[in-house]
This record gives sequence, structure tokens and C-alpha cells, in this order.
Amino acid sequence: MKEKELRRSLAVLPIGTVMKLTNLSARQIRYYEEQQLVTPKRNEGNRRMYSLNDIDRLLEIRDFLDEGINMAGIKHIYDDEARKKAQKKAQLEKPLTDTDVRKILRDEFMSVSGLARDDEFSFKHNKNF
Amino acid sequence: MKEKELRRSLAVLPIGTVMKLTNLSARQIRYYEEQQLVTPKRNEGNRRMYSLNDIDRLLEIRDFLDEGINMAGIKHIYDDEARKKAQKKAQLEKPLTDTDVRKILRDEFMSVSGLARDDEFSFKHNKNF
DNA sequence: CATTCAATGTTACTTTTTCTTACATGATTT
DNA sequence: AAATCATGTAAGAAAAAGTAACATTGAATG
Repeated sequence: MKEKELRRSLAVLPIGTVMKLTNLSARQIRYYEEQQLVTPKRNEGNRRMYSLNDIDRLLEIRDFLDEGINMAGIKHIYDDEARKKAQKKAQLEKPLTDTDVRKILRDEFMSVSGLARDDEFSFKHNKNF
Repeated sequence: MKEKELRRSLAVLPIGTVMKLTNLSARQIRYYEEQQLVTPKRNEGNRRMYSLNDIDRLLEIRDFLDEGINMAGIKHIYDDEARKKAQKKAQLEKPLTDTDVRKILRDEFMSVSGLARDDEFSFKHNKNF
């Protein structure tokens, strides 16, 4: 469903439309952008252009505000989300390095065997593992 | 899926966006409207606002033109479509009459059996079928 | 071949929309 | 009370879009 994703991220809506769809004022919408909660594209003439994803985000912001959460709170929520997403993505993108694999195996081994001493069973410095 | 239908018919796009999405000039888009091939909404300020359905329609028109079909031809196609759709809708709204049922059955029978002659197998004038 | 017509381009001028910036205001928070 | 947050409002400039008229081009037709 890559197609749908693309459509939802297409910046095709002017701010006037967004105002109607979200019941937010232009001032509010621009302010939320200033606060980095949305990042609309700009067209050649410097007009803000919004995607369906942006609309969703703005509706969500509106709901958060209605719930009494302030800008800082909302920012925090989105920062959290972004961090988690970035981490998950990073994991999926590049497969584990050798070092990662060694670390995971060692950790696994340790937790299973209960070994935690730097003894003959340690993998430390064992480049051939 | 009434939700989706609604979204697709929401007039949210200004002509500038439509130009980009369809690769048509403003002149072309307005001309097709003049020819009644599309009927965008207008906002309070009299600016044309298009829906996703309108976009589809315009892309289709573009394709027809590319195929060498002229306005008249395209109009005809859409008129046909509209007539068929209206008919189907009318059918769905009020259940079939006895006459309709008889006609449908006869047509079906004819096409299956290959009979087309006015002979002893004909249902013509057989009110009791 | 000259004419006509359909489809589109172009230009001029007006109105609407959007932009930025600055200042104002009513709640909170400190 | 002073500061800060979220939003409103106003001014002036730039961009987008509207209509209307005339221009161009390619295809069909007498």
C-alpha cells in the first residue's frame, strides 16, 4: 500500500482549505508550524501547501488542545513518537553489524548461563567469533 | 464505504493544484468546465474548488483527448454513462415490475438458447410467462 | 486552397488569497 | 504585578485565480 501512503503525503491543499477542514484559524495553523508541530511544503510562490497527513496532524493537535494539553506537552508527545519511529526504522534498515551480533550473543549467553566474569568463557577480544 | 465516497467528493483543491496533478493548463481545465465535462464547486470568493473525483474525471478526459477523441465524443461518453447510471439507480429504487421481469427472463432465454425466431418457442405475447 | 471551427494560448485587468511583521489581548504562571 | 502562552487583528505586499477578449494552430470541409 505504497500508493496510498504517497497520496496522503502529497501537499495539495492551501491553507484556506485546511482552515475549513480543521476549524482552525490561519493564525493557529501558522503558529503550530512555528512550534514545529507541522511542516507544510511551500509552492513556488511561497504559499503553504498541506497534505492529508498534515490535516490529520492538525486535527490531532486540536484534540490535544481541547484536552487541555499545551504546546510543550504536544511537542513532547510528537518528539517521543519521532524517536521511537526513528529507532525502529534504523533497526530495520541496516542489518546488524558483526559487533552487534557478538554483543547480542554474549548478552544472551550471559543471561542464560549466568556467567558475568571476565574468564575463559568470555568472548572479549575474540575477533574470530 | 460511504466515508470514502464523501472524501472523494470533497471540493478542496484549487485550480493550481489541479494543474499540477493533471498536467493540464488552467485554460484547458476551464474550457472542459465550459463544455460541462467537469463541474467544480466555487468557494465564497468565487474560486473553483475541485474534488478527487474531479481530478479523476480530468485525467480521464486527458486520456480520451490523447486517444484522439474530441469534446463531442467525450461528452457523448459521459452522457451515456449518466443515462445508464440514472437508469440503474431508478431500477434499484423501485423493485422490478412484472413486465420488467418477463422482459429480462425472455432476453436471457433468447441469448442462451440462441432462439431469435418468432416460432413456437417464442415467448412473444405469452402474458402468462 | 481558402475557410471554418475546435482547442488552446496569451494578455489585460480585477478580485481574492496568502504571506510576513508587528502590535494587541485575555489567560495562566511565576 | 510581570512575564509568558496562545490567539486575534491590522497593514501592506505578493501570488493566485477570476473573466473577457483576441490570437494561434491544426484538422476538417466546402
